[in-house]
Amino acid sequence: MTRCSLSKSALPATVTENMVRIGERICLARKRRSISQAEMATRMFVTRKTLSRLENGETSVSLGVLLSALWVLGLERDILDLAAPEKDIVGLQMEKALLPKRIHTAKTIIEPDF
Amino acid sequence: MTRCSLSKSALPATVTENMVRIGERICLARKRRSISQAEMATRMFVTRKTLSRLENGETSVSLGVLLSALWVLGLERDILDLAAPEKDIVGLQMEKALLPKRIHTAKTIIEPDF
DNA sequence: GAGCAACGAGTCATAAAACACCCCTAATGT
DNA sequence: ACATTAGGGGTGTTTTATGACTCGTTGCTC
Repeated sequence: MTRCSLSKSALPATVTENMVRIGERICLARKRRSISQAEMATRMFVTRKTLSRLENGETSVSLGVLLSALWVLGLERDILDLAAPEKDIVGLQMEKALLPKRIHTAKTIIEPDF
Repeated sequence: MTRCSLSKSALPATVTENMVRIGERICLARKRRSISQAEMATRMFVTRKTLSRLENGETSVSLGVLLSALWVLGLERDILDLAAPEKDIVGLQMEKALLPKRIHTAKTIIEPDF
């Protein structure tokens, strides 16, 4: 995403939209906690401007900045919902589709290594 | 997060851990869908190496890359759970705490603007 | 309405993210 | 066993994110 970046031009609308949404949410969460940008940026170990860029939904901000923000806000738990394997319906189905249709009795027994 | 970055050195352990977790999940979701890094990177408009860095949990990867990945995987909906205002228990409580303890009858009536 | 803090935005310098190659090893399938 | 693909890791180059500083505006609070 840095650089002129292949994506920059071709980014689907939903990506930038989602980014704006995330920024707004972080901004809201911060205000609810009555913390200024300056204060929060300090706790995140970044500059106020970087936090500002995050809240403004710039896609070029690095992931560490987002995670730090969530951490400062006490919202890091929310990350556990991102691409959660057990909730990935499509993924689970496709995984199933990869399984062999019939199971042949193995000639050489595969043993777990322990 | 780019640069020597204030955070880089001081990042709390949970941040880097969460980043690793996200990377693993994206890797898993990709494999479930039987897509190679090369193929997925192309769809994301980034290089294979950048995707590799994301899957390896590097905090310096930009947010756009993550969002693009989720988009390609069809998991962009998961982002809606990030810092969701209605689920922010702490935030809602602190917001309440900001409300005045008593309501004085307004002398000048505040009207909604429409 | 005056003063002040918050915040967006601009500039400059610099470290580094992303690209574009490369090679190499280890799975994977035939 | 062999060919092929996947994916990690390295190098060099270009673009840019971040930090440090500043200015100007907005919007509180008194």
